[in-house]
Amino acid sequence: MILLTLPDGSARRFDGPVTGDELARSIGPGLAKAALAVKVDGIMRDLALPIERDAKVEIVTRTNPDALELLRHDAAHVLAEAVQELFPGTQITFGPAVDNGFYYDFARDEKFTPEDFPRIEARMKEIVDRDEAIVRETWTRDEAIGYFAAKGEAFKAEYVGTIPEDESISIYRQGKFVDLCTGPHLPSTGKLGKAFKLTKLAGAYWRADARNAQLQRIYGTAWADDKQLQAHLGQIEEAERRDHRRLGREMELFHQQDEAAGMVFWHPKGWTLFRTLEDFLRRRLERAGYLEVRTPQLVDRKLWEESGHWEKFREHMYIAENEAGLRQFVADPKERVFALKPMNCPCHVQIFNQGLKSYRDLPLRMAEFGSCHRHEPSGALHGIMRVRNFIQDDAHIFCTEDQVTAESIAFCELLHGIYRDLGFPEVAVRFADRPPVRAGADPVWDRAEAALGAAVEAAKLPHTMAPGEGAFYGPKLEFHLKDSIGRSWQCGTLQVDFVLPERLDASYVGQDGAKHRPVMLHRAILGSMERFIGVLIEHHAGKFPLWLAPVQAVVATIVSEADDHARRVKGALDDAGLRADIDLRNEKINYKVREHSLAKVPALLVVGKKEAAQGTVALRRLDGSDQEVLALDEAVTRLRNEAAAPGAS
RNA sequence: GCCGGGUUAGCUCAGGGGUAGAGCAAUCGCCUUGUAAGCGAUAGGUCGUCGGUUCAAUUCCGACACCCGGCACCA
Repeated sequence: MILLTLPDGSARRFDGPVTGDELARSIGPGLAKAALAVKVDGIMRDLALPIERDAKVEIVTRTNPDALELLRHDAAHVLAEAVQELFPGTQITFGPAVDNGFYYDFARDEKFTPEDFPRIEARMKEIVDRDEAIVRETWTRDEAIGYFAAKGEAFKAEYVGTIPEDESISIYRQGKFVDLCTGPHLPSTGKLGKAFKLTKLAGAYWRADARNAQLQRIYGTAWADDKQLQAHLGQIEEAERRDHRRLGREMELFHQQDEAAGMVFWHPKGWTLFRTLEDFLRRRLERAGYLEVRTPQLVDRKLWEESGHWEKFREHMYIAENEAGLRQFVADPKERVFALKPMNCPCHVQIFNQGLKSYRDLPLRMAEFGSCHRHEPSGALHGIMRVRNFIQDDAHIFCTEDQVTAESIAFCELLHGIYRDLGFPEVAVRFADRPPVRAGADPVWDRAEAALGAAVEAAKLPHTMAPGEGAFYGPKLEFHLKDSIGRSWQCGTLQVDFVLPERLDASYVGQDGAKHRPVMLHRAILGSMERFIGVLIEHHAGKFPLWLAPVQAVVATIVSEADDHARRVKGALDDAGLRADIDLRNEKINYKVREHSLAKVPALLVVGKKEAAQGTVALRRLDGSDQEVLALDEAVTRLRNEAAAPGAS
């Protein structure tokens, strides 16, 4: 006797094991037709598999959000089937569901091109129309190796070889297509529907390792229905419209050029934005008890050797030296040479090491808007989001081991407050623990992970684990914020470091009069200023809140008779500390409104004959709402109040 | 760094072995204008760089640089 409980709380009894399909049919023929899979105690399973125990069950139909992963995974299989039919000799490898879609990695000597997509999509739709049954089979490992090897599927055979011998292997078959897969899958290809589209072609390494063969990856997006697909394609267009590289140019914020690949030329408006953000942050840091410092760009290799960077990150560092020095270095690499700093921490330890520190000096919070250079691989560069020279909102907290938890909690509060004020209320936290290659002994890592773990518990932060993703010197928290169109960006970080103070011999005199090692907390909130500004641009689609906008207001005249009044208005805005421009050009007001709207100026103060006569302004906001005529003083006061940085009062 | 695609006017893009095209922007002139594009004229290019094939290359081939999409990387 088996008791199955449905989501509405009702229960059904069966005499023996029952498949998801049978369960659905027992509820109703409509549901049976719509059923894609069944969730048994929260785990998605094939409809055809028998349910053998009492369980909470739910029939999954395509309206269920969880169905998407299933559809996408099947879309990947249908893609592989179509490709093997159209391009015989192509080897299959892996093809999972991913965010918004799926991909499949193929091995084939000839190259796919995007021109192949329409043909492949057409064949995929044919396979959907064929409505091939998708059947799960269980094979032994050796059967699977034999089958794939005989078929010339070297990658599959190799993979199956890595599975433990005694494990049985599930195989899914649809038509003539056979793939190794844990499932679950749809009952037949017809259930996939046709709301999918192939999107991208890319190289990808076999088993994600750059030392392995490179495969050809075809990406696609798949949805429950055409409406969802169209909505997604619209979202992609929206993301393109928000692209910070496009808006950066259009809004005259910055540019980049070949002669300084991966670096940023900040234009006056972009630099205004940069400084506004920096000043906002600086005030917050001061209030939170940080002391700002400034350290050299160019530091002797000796320091990087002591810190461990030279050994570990040498190839990402820029060497800089005058010619004589470089000649010496080339002749004898042991010669003295300078390197541009890739991080600020070793320099901060140098400041800490000046003079004797007492336990009374701790915690010592040392902040720097530090310019760092890192030679990022050429393929990694992306606008101002991933650059080779960037400014970190960096700080290091030197503290005792006992203070780690309290300092971590205080940092998390500071960070969340700043994100909130910058318009990012949603933050996800990841705990990254020890990586395979690391500095420091395991007992040290045990203590560091325990301390950070205690902090994250005490701060009551929901978080997920990221095993093996910590920094080489210590575990870290990563803070990911969600933007206005749902994308996630890693910005903040908090890292516990017992290693660097040791390597650079930092110490303080404790209450007991003996020398002790401080712990270092490395922390950043925005991460890279450049990257964060990129995120801000895309988050706001360039329409910054008044306090951040590089040009906050433009005074625009309708007729030249209003020029004098316009100059008075501009003067009043200047006096109020607002960043204002004036537009006296001989153009129609329609033209001016359009131009400043496209430039995303938040406030437009229009003045014509009437306003000049009455000493008023017509205030027009960027979104076109609340157009109103106000006394000059009132308009200025309103804008000034709104332009204050969040939390400034 | 790897795979694929790309680089033509300030921007968006068309073209194509025989002296290079559009729209927008720019400049000049007319228009004094009421909340998202007034009208007219003018100017603007080593077709990414270097090399090869050719009577002739911006066009075909190769190398390099950079950009785009992924992958790998991200202290």
